Amino acid sequence: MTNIHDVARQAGVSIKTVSRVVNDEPSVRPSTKAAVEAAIKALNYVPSHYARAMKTGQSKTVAFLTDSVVTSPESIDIAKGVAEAAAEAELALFFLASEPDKSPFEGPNFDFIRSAQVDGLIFATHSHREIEVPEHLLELPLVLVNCFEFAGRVSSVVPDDRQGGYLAGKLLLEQGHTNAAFINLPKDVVASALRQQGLNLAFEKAGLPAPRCVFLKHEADENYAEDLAEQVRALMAAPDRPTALFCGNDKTALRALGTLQTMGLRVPEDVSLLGYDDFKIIAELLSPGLTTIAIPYLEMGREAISILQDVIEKHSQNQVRQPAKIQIPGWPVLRHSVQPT
Amino acid sequence: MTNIHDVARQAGVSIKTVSRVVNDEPSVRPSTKAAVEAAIKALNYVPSHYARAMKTGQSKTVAFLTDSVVTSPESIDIAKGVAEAAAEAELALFFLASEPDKSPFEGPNFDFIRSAQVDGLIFATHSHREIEVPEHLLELPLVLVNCFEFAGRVSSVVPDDRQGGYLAGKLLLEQGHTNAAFINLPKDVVASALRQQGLNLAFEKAGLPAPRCVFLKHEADENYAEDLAEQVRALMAAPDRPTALFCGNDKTALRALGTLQTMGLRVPEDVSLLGYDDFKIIAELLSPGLTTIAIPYLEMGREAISILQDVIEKHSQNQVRQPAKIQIPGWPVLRHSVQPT
DNA sequence: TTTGTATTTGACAACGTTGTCATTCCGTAG
DNA sequence: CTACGGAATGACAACGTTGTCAAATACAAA
Repeated sequence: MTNIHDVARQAGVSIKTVSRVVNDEPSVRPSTKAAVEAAIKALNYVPSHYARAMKTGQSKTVAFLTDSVVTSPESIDIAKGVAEAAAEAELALFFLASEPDKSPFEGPNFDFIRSAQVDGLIFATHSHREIEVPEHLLELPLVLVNCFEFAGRVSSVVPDDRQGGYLAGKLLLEQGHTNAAFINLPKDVVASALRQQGLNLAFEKAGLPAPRCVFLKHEADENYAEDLAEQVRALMAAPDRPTALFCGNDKTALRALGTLQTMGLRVPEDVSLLGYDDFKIIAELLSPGLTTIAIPYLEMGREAISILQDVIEKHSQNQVRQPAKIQIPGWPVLRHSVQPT
Repeated sequence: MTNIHDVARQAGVSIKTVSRVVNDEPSVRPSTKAAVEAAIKALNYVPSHYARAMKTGQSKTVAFLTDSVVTSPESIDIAKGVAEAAAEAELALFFLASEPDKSPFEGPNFDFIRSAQVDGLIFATHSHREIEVPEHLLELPLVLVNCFEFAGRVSSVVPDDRQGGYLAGKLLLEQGHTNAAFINLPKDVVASALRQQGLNLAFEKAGLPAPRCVFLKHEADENYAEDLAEQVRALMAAPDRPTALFCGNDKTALRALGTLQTMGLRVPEDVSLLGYDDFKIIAELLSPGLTTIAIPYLEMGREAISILQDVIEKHSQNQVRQPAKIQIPGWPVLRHSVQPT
């Protein structure tokens, strides 16, 4: 590898001048600047990341850490967004593996973070949930994605599930579904209550009573599928049968569709079906295509880098950026499973 | 951050001795070793990755690069496998974003790879296919995952689609399906011919003629869904109706199931259905659960790191590791969509 | 004791940068 | 033509480690 000395020799200047050109410092005569740039090009010189990091103490490096269980394939867009934004910000990105059944913040990972003098850390989960951040991490610039801590000591970027619920409500009402039902995620899931609030708000604003809402069992529960089918059947057998079903996620919607079909009910002719997640492989596969609310994973990832840069800057000035919980809005994806009454 | 000098002072030895202890070099008296280790612990010392990399020229770092389009959510297991294995091998892993519509090997990424003195590079695609590797990358230790180049200049780790096809054939025959049909991926997809070969081999070994095989259109094709339904209908309307359908992937199987249902045919009572991919979200969702052939993404990722370590070692000794195409076997995942005739 | 030898330890340079500060250069005013 | 001032450039140390080689120490044999 050619180094700064080679370039200096080739250009007939000192290494410091090369350094100045590389770092775009002012007060370099245009002619010498040109000469140096020519030498850089000729020798195909790239400055050493390591030497720089060592000298400046700034590694321009960020580490990305996820919990191990991937629930939705779309959630890898968080990583994509982070990677894209990091590249644009000229930050290198370390990808760390978290061992299953172990805190991702302990052990080798943390040693590495210190060893590599990582400027900041992004921790992402695959489901929107609350987590606990160990004390020793608070010293490092940290941004959480798709998760948060109640103590509010750390900035986090999460989907705006309340807004998502509201969008769902608005969408249903626009199509005339004043009598809808919400097949919600289990009660202890963070998104559950938020989406219900948003949904109810939309109905309230329209002067309507909140739609009825049932809660599913966890997917891990062995009676999950059976319970879901039962709930759908019960709702559709009720005297005031809803004209639309809003499901807690697209997977649920797909299962609900199956149950509806066995009942001889057609979507969207007999009942409209609205999902959540924009889990494309399911949503696009169904016929009719599933209308759903998208979770802005890519945008969350990008925003995380943006916030993290802020935190890092403040941190390097011995200040603290006021932690905040940033909610990124989703959007409706219109396919064909929701139709006017 | 505490450095080696702090530790040396605390332990009352020279920095070189600390270095020796840290690197587990022999000929350090047990008593001094203990003293140094105590100091390290007391000061919470972690050696600087950068200083080391700079001094030794070995960064102990690997970069991971993917094409941007994620086709199957399971394929992110490649990244998981790579990350896990890298961590076990004490290699740091850089995650690089590839800009869509651009060669992932050009521009900032490549400069970074050189700047960070990355020891090696892993490039993974989300679909099994052939790629072209630019000349300038051949100097760097490189391993391809889920893709390969015909020239054979680079080691690659790919799924063994031929073996997968064979497994499918064996599975079908074991259940008595001597009359099966293969709804294969489009002809120009790499996996297509391989799986067909494997399937035919299994039948040949049983002294049976090769199952009939039809080829789908590409998913991007606007007539894809229609064409698929048509093919399924044609197969099932033929005079010697097959007792089992083997589909090119689980997504196809799901669509085929839909068509079968509209024809009033039940799975597996009237016809068995076999998928490919073990795309869990689909395969587990269906009732009956979809029997399918799993693609060993996680294992491929792990193997890639193992090969890469080899390539790096040879490279550092100015040798070249004989490039090889390593095929990782998949396995059948038995659910309930294939039953005896 | 003395010597010889093997083991253990340390001083110092070097890796490739950037920061500090001194020096040189150039143009302009006196 | 000289003196001055600001702009441009360079010499050198330093970041935290490891490699090289020399020095010190320990231990056994004479």
